Amino acid sequence: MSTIRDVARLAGVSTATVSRAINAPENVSPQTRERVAKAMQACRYHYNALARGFVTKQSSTLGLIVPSITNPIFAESIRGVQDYAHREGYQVLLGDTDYEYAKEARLCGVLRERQVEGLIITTTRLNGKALQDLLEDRFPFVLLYSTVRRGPFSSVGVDNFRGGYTATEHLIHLGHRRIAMLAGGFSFSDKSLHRWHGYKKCLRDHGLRYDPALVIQTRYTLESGREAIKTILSRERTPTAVFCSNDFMAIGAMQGAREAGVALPGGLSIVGFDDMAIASFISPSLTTIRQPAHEMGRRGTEILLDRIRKGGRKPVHEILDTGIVARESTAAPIALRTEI
Amino acid sequence: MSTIRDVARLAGVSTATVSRAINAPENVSPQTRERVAKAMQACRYHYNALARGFVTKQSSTLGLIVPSITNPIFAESIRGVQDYAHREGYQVLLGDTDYEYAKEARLCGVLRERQVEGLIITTTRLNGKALQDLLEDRFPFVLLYSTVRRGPFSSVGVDNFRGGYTATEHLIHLGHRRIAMLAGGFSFSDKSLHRWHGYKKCLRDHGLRYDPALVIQTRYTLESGREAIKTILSRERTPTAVFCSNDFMAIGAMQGAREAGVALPGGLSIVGFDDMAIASFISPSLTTIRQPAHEMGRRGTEILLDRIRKGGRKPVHEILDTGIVARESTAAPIALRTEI
DNA sequence: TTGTACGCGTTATCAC
DNA sequence: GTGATAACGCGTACAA
Repeated sequence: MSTIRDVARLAGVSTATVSRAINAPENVSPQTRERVAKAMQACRYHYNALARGFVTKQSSTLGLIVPSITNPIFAESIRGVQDYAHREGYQVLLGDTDYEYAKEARLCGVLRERQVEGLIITTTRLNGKALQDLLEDRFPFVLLYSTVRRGPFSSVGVDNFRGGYTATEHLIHLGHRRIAMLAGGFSFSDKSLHRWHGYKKCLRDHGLRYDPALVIQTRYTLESGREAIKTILSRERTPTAVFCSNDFMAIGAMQGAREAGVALPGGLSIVGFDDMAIASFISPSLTTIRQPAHEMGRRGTEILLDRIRKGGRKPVHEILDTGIVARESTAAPIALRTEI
Repeated sequence: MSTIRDVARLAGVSTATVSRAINAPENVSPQTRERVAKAMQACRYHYNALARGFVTKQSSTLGLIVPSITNPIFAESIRGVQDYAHREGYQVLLGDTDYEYAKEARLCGVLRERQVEGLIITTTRLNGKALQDLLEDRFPFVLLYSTVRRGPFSSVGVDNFRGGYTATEHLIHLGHRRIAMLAGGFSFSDKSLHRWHGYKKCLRDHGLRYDPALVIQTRYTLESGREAIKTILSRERTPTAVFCSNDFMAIGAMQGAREAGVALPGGLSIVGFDDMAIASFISPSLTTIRQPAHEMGRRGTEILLDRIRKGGRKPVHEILDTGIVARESTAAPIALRTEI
């Protein structure tokens, strides 16, 4: 690979002039500019952005850590991050944690060694050492999807408590009294914990008893949703509705219910969380809590870049709007309907 | 940020020793090793992998270019790439093309400036200048998802012709005679073109006339699938089955058919392509051609890394197995069934 | 407008 | 086992 030195020699100018011709052409006379351009072609010269970063001390790279890229909701966020980052001349180093804190911590380290200028994290452990270290080193980072409203971490998230509350309320208004919840494990998802709190609070506000037998903590996958709902449906007093901590679980629960011979939505109403694109394309279409995934990624990147460029220590907390999208997977429970 | 120089000064050793303590501890005496470790802690020293790459001339970074990260099939491939790459000490710089060649070409340039050691590309233009340039510069890269069996490009793909043929044959065996196809635009997807050839050939082999009015080229999205099938269903002689170039289109077509009042699968059998995870969780579950997406990414990375490390110019072509997964979205056409 | 010379953080080479 | 030092490719004072 040729370097600016080769180009300089060939064009009969100094390396400084070549550098200028690339980064500030207006400071180079048209003739030399032309000569340099020709020489670059002749050398098949390729600019080395890493070398530049080495001297300017800017890697122009961001690190992005998500639980699982195969979940479309995170894929959307990634696009939000990339769209903004690319526009600002940044590239993105991406890593998955599979909801495992160990992987998250390892990734933080690896990406920092790679000199990313900042980190965007959907964390699995809000009070882990990984984030604490970043803070102590004053390393710029911002959290996604969290409900944090204060504290030292910058974050862009949604009100997960409210989301859980709204989902449950929707079911109660439809006439449901026994409402189950498939929750993401609290050990790796504070989001799920907050949604569960919202669910519990809503039950209480409406004079309904909270029944732990109706709540299962499990993984955020299609398979888990299917198995969990079967477990619940096989117990004594079955629910007429279920609130799921994400759309994968909800779609899994749909399938599980079908396999258990339960009619949808008559036999079981299902609410998801995320509103991934496919939710409106399945049958019955999925009632769910919408999250602005793309916007979350975009806005998080904006905040991070701001912090990187302008400095400053004051954490930013931003809560984006969610809302319920009522579709076909929820309806009044059968008992109630037949009374009409 | 402190450097090995700071550490060296603090530990009272040379930078060379610090470097050795990090990269080859066995060549450093236990005592000095200990002193260096202490000094690193005191400095809050963080290793700079970029600086190392600068001197070793290895970025330990790969570039990955996909059409759309929000398609789970590509997300799976990305995981395949990352899983292998990370294990080998490589990080991955990721970019989306949205099936636009201009973005693909731009990404090739940007990533090369970032000194990625190789590129993994799901291309939108097999004979474009972007790939040609890579070849002329002898820059290591490998294609994913392509059907190329020879030529100068290394690739890991599937037999798209065969996939299209198999899908069509499955429908014919069920008794279908009028089979439509929703194809990804040939201008940005050679894969789709090959699948279409397979579809046509299968029709011919079974004595069925190819009807251009039954083929629509469109985008690889849920919305496109829905609209396209509605267009086809609104025409005079409607098909009893449709083969879709990916699962998004197929699921979109399902929804479009439902909205058009067509029963599934009785009124319309649907075959997809990809077998994304959700395909077996919807109702009716989707008959589709399975692609080993994760394996494709993994294997492509393996080939690329091999090329990077061992050198060599001979292109590798690998075709992975596909296969049809028959589920509920396909059945005998109604006319035929009533004859029974 | 152009050139010279230095520095960025690390590794590799060669002495000792 | 350890140290001194020259690279790596580029940007940037500063001088011309």
